Amino acid sequence: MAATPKPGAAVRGSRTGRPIMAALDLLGRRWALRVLWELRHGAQSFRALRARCDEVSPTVLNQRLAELRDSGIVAHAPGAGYALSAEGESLLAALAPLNDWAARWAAKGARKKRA
Amino acid sequence: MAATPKPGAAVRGSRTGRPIMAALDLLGRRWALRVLWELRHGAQSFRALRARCDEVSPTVLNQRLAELRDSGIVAHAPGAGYALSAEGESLLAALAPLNDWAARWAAKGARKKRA
DNA sequence: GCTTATAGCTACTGATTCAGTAGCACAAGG
DNA sequence: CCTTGTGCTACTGAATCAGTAGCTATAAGC
Repeated sequence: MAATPKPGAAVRGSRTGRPIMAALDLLGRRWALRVLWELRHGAQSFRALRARCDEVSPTVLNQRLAELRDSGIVAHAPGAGYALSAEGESLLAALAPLNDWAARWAAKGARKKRA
Repeated sequence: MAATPKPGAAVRGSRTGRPIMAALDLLGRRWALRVLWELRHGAQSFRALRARCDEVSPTVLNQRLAELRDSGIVAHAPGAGYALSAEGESLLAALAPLNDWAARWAAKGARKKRA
């Protein structure tokens, strides 16, 4: 299993250590952003989170949660389940412009009707 | 091979069709963002681009370029090589806040020195 | 104590995706 | 013809993901 991407170190897809590369490696892994997204609803248990994520396989969910915890983006309070840390909240905020871009992109794509 | 993620359709990691999910599927694929990033230097040939990307395997580079072209983010002018479209430029701009977040994240990680 | 239920997680198998190397077809220059 | 450069494909093996089953632990009910 690949190491949790860490700014300053080489990651999958780049050896420059640029923080953005580490972030993209971390967030680009399957379900990573989705988990983040679903956690905006507040703290929830492993199983509840899994249910929100289309019953993703626990293998992957556990892996993503471990990475996100390791990166200080998600916290696990025993009994209360998983929740975003302050860092996680600011990450969600930083993703907003990408969300906006995606919306504009979707609108254009609908007009062009690619393929 | 998986289809190019398209807003409005189910993608890897989500079936909601939310544009952000399609964008993340597209950009989360290995080397996708890196290619975008390296294209900010201006138009360049397939091989030049490949050299900038740590000699990524042409299989993957070609696949990512096809997806990005298919999504209207990258354009290929015969003779001039590959370049960002207007859409691609705005995507780069939308990624700036994530870049900032990553920088702050890296700074915190350095302080905490995880692991 | 025994059953039932929930939570968190691990094991195992098979599919998808990525990585790495080689090499093709085409065109320009000499 | 021979070399150089470009865009790309084929093929093989490795990493990652997906899907199902089930284990351990804690707590409630009886």
